[in-house]
Amino acid sequence: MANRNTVTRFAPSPTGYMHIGNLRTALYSYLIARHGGGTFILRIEDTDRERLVEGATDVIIKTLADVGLRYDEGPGVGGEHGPYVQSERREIYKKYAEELVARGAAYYCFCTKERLERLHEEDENGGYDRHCRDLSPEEVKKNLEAGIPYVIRQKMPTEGVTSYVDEVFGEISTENAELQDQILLKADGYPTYNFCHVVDDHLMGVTHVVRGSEYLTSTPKYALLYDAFGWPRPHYVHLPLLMGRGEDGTVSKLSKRHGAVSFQDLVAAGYLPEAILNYIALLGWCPKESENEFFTLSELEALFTIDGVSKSPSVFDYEKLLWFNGEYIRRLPFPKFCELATPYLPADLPKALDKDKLLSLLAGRVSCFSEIGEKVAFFRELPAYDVSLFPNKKNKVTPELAPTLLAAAEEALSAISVWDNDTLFTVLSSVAEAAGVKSGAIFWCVRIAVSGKTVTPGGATEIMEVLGREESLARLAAARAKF
RNA sequence: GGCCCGUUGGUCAAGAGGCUAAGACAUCGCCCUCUCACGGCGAAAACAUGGGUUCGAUUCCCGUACGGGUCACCA
Repeated sequence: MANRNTVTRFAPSPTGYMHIGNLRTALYSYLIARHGGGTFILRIEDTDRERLVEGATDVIIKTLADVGLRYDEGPGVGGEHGPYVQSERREIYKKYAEELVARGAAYYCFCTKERLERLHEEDENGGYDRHCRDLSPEEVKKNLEAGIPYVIRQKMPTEGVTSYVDEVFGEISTENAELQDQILLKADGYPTYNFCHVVDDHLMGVTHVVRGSEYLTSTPKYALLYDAFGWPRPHYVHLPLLMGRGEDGTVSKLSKRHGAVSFQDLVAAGYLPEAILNYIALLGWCPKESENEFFTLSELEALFTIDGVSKSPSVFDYEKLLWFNGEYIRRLPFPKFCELATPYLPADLPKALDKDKLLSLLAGRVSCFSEIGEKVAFFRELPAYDVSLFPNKKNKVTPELAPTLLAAAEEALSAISVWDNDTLFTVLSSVAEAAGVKSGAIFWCVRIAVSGKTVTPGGATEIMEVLGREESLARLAAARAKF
């Protein structure tokens, strides 16, 4: 049973997809909780009403389920600190915002958006001029009664320094003069992230706030909020960002222009959830024993500690993900491989074709399921190819030798009726012997003849076995006719 | 631009004052092999820079450069 000594949360806003950087944050947050036998909470931060996306929460829940990140409290599973969707907690935020005003740590602001825009035009780096900070209680009361729209702003100290200790980055200090009187409660009555996450984290008993390092510099403002309420500050765990490399070689926050960056895009592209999870676990964290790179979720739960988290951002490397994926695919039990690979086979493969044998050739040669279509295309239809493919130095095949070998192979193969790999191998080997060439020479020519390619999933005889007698012989004859 | 953070091979990274500076991906070579892949062996490849501190700095401190983040009624 989960304890509450360590309580973490994953608090995404429902955008409609799960960014891989977000997924890693969820993973680390989960691992920190689980490592201590603690509680992991899912909370949906949907306070931006203009960016609401239908069904987005389901995507988040499904993704977490797909990778095995089970949460103890949250939408769908409940808990004692709910509701876990911020839009359902509006009265709570309003109450606490007003309490902050009463405590003198926040104030009503009646400035219009037009005024703020004008301010920004006059001085781009100026920020809000605190126009309403010192309104008299009478003025506030009058405006409120007149129904003038308002926001509630946090009253920042104007001098001194605020600092906190981050578990990854160490002490972070900020001059209070740098801090803006940020908005806590918007005019539409919804709170801003800056406010509600603090209220929720406190109310939900979150002990470790785990999030991306883009929050590193705004955290002093949040710490001040805890102080104003008289609440104990949580531990902060900021994570290094995940970067992508652009075509021009520059790196920046991983985004769509870097390729598939959402979990579901990656899965759709043929990556296994376990491989994705394993790979991203290692982006920004390294176990004490750093030789092994393969970890299951439960192994990670046992191993993960915050001091293994790195400070510097890491570049997402699709090559290495592909390698991990290949490793995971190769470790799949064959039936499982078939189940996952079959949807990627072209729908219009010849009926006679032995799909099981084809899949057995593919298993072990596939790093990503999306490669399958291209790899097996020649089974469906022989691609156009040129006789210049035949000459090959390593196998000692000359332009003159090729047609001779093809003719010999065709003759020998049309004489047999048993059509399995062993028989084909034996027959072709003896053809090679009779012709006085190394066996590689004949296999090389036959492979090209039946596939139109020099690189195929499986050897020449394996391909022919799958292709079947009739089609194989037809392709052999066609090849011979090219000369 | 102000503020904050970071900087070990192309990439992920170990290292936590004294090491021939791990390992993995990618690259290249050799072997295995009916091609490719897998597997095995091997090669090339790094402590951004200038000052300190120290008997000794990749490791500690300061500056510089470069990179990133952040400055919303978005989260």
